[in-house]
Amino acid sequence: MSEGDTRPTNFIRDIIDEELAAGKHEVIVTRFPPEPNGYLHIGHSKAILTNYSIAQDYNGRFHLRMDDTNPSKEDMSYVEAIINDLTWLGVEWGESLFFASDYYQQLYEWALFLINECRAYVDDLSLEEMKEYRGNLTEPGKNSPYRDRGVEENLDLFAKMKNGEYEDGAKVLRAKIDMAHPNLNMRDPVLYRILHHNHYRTADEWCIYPMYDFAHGQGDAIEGITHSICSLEFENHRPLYDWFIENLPVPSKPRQIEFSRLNLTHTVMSKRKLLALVEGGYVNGWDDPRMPTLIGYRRRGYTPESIHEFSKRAGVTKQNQVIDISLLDFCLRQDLELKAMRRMAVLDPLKVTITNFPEGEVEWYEGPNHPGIESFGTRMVPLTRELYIERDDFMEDPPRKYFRLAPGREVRLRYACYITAKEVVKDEDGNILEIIAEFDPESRGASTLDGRKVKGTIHFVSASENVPLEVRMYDHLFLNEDPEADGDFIQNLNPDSLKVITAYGEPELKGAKLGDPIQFERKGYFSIDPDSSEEMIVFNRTVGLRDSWGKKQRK
RNA sequence: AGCCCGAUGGUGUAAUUGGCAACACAGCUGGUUUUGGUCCAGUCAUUCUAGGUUCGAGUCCUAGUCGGGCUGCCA
Repeated sequence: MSEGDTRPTNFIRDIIDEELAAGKHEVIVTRFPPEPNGYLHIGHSKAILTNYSIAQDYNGRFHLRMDDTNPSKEDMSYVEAIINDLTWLGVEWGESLFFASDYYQQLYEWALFLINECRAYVDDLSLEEMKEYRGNLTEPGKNSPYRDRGVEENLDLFAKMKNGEYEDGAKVLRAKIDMAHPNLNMRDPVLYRILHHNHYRTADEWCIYPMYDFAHGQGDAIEGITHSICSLEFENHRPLYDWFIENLPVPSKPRQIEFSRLNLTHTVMSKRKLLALVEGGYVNGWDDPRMPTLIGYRRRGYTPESIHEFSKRAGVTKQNQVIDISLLDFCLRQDLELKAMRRMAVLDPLKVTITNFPEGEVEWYEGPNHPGIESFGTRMVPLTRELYIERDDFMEDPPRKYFRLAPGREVRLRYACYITAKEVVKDEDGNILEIIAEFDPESRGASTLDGRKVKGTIHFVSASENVPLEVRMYDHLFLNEDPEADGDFIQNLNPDSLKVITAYGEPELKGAKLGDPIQFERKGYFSIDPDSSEEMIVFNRTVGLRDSWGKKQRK
């Protein structure tokens, strides 16, 4: 990010500024608390980056904490995947990698504390009974018959829960708050449940596990988190978050602040829906370049910088935001424009023969690797008698303002020379097979002394001096801006979201490496896919170039 | 229906805290150009509604309307 970049201002930073002015904090500490049960997506990156950028800008600390309180869903492989994604994003947490499971003992002791304070009790109600007793949105709940057990009995029962004397679901530990509270989260929430399940870190050490609400805020307090920044759906949990902080002897008093999640047009974001895409075989796994997962974007050739910029531009508020995916495209192009080496590749080849060009000869022309950045250097591009141009760069009967090749018309072959179309070769069905052309020997180097204007410049690849490529062309996964506008998002899947084509690239492409951003001139930004092999280089289209001509044509 | 939250162009975010509604994306026009790219210029709003306070309201007050979240032993 450049030096001139201004720091974002938002309501959370305003709060921090006020608290800092009032001398409330010495350092600002934020955190990202994923549950290791799935892959991170672009929505998470907003949470990651707003937390991280605040820690950075205030010279504070950023913690990564695995919120692993549910052994039935979590797994070490997800921990590793999350760490990889954050590392790729360029986020650093130093020594501050924590696990909620590291706090199990402390949390257990705090549960005992609440029991001793008569603020927690063991409840024998079944799942169904608890639901009944809870009441609903409009009606208050009623007290469990087990609510008034004595401290000693509760201590004894809770110890037995911990010792594995009961089956899953037989009993829970609940906070004693208020069964008539208008906020359902305050109606004696469950603190601990019995789960005879091996935990990926603590193995069989525990058979009772704390609930999110009982673990999260206390974890924050243990780590000295000053601002526990999370998404809007936890808003109703804040009174409970605060209740624990007030009623437990915790070492610090973190503050939870909620902001709205990020949504993107033409995209689904929930873990459930993403999983349905993977399991239904609609995409080729979590790292499919069409997925909004970080692992998918990385494979597709997105840069971490573009995601930082996007996240910054999205902003932080409490309004429900649905951001136009074109903003992400913009951030990507803006970054790639400055980083990508320029190369030529023909994606939909049409053969051209230059009749006055000597057979079997190869002329090499020098072209800059970037039109505006000299330090990128140059590379040599071969011109031969037979070559390929893009099929839509020739029209037999061109409309107004078509600047490309047409019968009798002259265009510039980028970096090489001017050619004029002389003849069109067709098959019996009228399909164009080949263009017969002539070049102007005086135009070698792609300009002439007479200074005549050639409006069109097209790219080309030699028919003999080239490298074949497999190119995967991606489009929106969903047709509608809102994939669920007409109901089921699966019905809205774009059947053309992936098109695999065979293309020809200039020889220099043989040297391309995984991760190199490349622009196929006039076509878009591309990057090598890990599926590439000795036999075939595979490219993903990261994003197309802006295309004002194509846009005009489609109308 | 109860509780909580939100409402500024097509989209997202601003507005010195009561003083000419700004920036960006998208769209549209034009200019430059060996990428129909990049770059540059122009254009695009009765601040959800109705009342009120005030010299002056996006901002304050009142009443409504619309949208989102919450009834897991998930996070």
